[in-house]
Amino acid sequence: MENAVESSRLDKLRNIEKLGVDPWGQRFDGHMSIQTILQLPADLPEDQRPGVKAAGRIVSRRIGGKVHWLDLRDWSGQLTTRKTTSDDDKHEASEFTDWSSRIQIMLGQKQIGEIGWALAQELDLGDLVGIEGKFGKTKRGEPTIFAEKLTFLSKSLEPHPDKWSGLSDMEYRLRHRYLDLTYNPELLDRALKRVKIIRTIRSYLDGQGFCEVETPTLHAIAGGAAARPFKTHHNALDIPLFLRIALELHLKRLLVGGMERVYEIGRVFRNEGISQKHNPEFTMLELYQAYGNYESMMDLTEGMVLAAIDAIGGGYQRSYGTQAIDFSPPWARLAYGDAFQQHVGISMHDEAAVKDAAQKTHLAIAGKHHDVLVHELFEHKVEHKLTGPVFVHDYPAALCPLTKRKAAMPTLAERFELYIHGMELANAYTELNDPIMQEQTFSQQLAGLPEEDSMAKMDHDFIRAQRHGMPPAGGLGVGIDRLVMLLTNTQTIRDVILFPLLRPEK
RNA sequence: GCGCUCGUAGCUCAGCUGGUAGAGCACGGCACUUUUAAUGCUGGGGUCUUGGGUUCGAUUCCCAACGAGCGCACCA
Repeated sequence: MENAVESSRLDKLRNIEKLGVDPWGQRFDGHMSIQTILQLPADLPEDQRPGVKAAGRIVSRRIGGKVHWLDLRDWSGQLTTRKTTSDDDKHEASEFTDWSSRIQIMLGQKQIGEIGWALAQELDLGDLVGIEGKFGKTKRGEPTIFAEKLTFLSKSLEPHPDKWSGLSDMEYRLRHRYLDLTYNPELLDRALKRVKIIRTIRSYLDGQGFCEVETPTLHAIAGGAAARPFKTHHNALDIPLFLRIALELHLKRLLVGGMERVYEIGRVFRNEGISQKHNPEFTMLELYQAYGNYESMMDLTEGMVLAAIDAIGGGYQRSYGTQAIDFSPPWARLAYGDAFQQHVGISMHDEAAVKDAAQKTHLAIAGKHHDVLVHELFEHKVEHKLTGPVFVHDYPAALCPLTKRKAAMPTLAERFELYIHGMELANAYTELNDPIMQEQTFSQQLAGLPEEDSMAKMDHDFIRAQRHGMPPAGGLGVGIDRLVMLLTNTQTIRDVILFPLLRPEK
């Protein structure tokens, strides 16, 4: 399907070829970043102007008879902080770093040469070009490269978005992420902050003596979490396989193997709904520390997140949407039972009262385990009030088949979740390392739950590993995407994942 | 999975209780060597997401499908 814009661009492509010029460009060495050029002295007399060489995308164009003005963009910015000009009233404007730089180019018929001038006639918005010339200011005071040579680096055959309105249609943005990155600078800023956050987590953990490992993505049994897996098939072995839903069970095998501090940052896959907080594939950090427990994990989590905040800047007082979140340490620690008592008004151990409250909240109660009801109430009445950051610890034991029980109170498990802005950001246990008990919890399905929805999936291979002696350990899981959302004030997971899942077109 | 809303030019958007569509930018032509949302004149560009229905007539009303956004549910 060709429209007028596209056919005109194809014509121009042919014209460039006729001039003997490669419209797709070649290696282009020795150019300077636009940011560097903009810092050169611009007020020198004409005969002393420094020679410069730049490369980038044409994002704006103003054409006179014998002079063309271009705006050239590259990604060398990061010196300027801007405010979003969001038309969305729900969220406050937030600051972001503009990683792009723009510089004006003057192409004059006399100065650019015959072929250069012919090429200039074939330029379109979106083309990539290299410019060599002198840097100075125009009469109006605009920093400008006065071009002496124009090098074609790549033709754009598709029209680019409106230079003033840019891109706003969400679907269009997601299906043309490359344009979104070019024309919505906040997105690029988030993507680069994400890189920084992950890099910081790695160096923080490495500094604590952890080592990063890679474990299989294809699992025979998708365990370690309660989620439906994606199913696939291996042809040569003719066996069904699942994409992993967690990293847990392989990392714990490494504990048995004597790797005392391990972590993995990797993709996991859950065949469930899509929402602003859920993408079918997302990035998890899991780590295990031999001879630690869930309290060691609290300290570690706090230190790691604070290091990430230090890396991207902006301080410990941060905003998320219209809400303020104070990350200043130490973060609150709140027992699950206390949080429950406080917001539901009854004891989580009072079975009759829990049943009663569940009924009043219109929860289906038939055949459900007491702990399941407790947690459903927790999710309805407590979770959204946990602005945090707060470590909620000591969970109902039946919900935690991979967790060690509290010695003094075996109905509770040594587990915490870190809540920030009502979101579960991290989940940690004192790991269950008793293989006999592990076998029991794997085989005890909670009433009313299909096995595929259960965290308790029997995995004999894992139990056999544990039977060889797994050290007592603390373990932690962190949803990296949600962490990036919180730290970059992003309301939807689709804006911290560069290519979130979409239904294919047509 | 359920509910609400949306789908009009390459992009951003108008389009009144139903009479087969407009603007800005982008694109083509003419003029201009100091413009910067350049300007002036001018031209081309649309299966109004798709398929049915109601109607003399549907972009508009109804039904369905497809795609998307938001909310709810699921995610023990």
